[in-house]
Amino acid sequence: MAAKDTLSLIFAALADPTRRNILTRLSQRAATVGEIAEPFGISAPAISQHLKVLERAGLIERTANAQWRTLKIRTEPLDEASAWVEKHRREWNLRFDAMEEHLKTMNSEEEQ
Amino acid sequence: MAAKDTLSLIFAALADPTRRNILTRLSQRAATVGEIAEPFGISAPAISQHLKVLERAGLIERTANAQWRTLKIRTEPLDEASAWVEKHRREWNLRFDAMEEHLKTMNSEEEQ
DNA sequence: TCCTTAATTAAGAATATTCTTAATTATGCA
DNA sequence: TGCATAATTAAGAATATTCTTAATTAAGGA
Repeated sequence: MAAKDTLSLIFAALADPTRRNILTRLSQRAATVGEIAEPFGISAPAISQHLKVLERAGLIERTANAQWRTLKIRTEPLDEASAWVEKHRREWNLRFDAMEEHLKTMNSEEEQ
Repeated sequence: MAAKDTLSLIFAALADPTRRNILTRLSQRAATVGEIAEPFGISAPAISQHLKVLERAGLIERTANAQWRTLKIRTEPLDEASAWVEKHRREWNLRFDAMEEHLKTMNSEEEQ
């Protein structure tokens, strides 16, 4: 498997509803794997694999307490994802505004 | 293939560096498929397939002019992705602040 | 020590993704 | 009409993702 860049890992991690659901719940409180797994109709290993994807993207942190793992969300990757999206949104809107302006100018020149 | 929700389609579309590169360039100016394909070392069909993924996520719009297709970025899905990310970032930060506050309180109670 | 609980790792199946080359569609122009 | 150009669709290969069940690791408690 070709090593993926961070942003790709982050967006790929966010591309699954189960993983987004996990993050939603972790954004409200830290939890153990068991607590996180509970509402899903899938096996424990499946959850464990989802957690691995989230961890690889830096979106969660696991800390071991006895046989329990406490899961905590991390916001840095969310910041990174947000920065990418905002940058492109902003740039496109700039272009778009410039274009609108241009069209307006053209129209008023036509009217003369 | 199970029909995917919009947010999953958007994040999945953003999870590929080639597709992000395409969006970056389209955020600067609209372009034809050929112009977009040019700098990549991959075949035209591969680009066409990436465009299909972007289109399915609503991230681009194709309009036909003769045998050319003009590609334009669309910002609604970026807004949607951004909203999700911001919401979770905000919620986690709230929790985090509350936790910090709680720890501070506990510490000062201990000190007494 | 033995059993239970929490979680992960291993192996394998089903499906999805991402690329390739070849064929096809659609348009413009000599 | 016939050829060149732009792009897509089709088919297939390689690889990645997402799940399953079975086995394993690790800790706590009777």
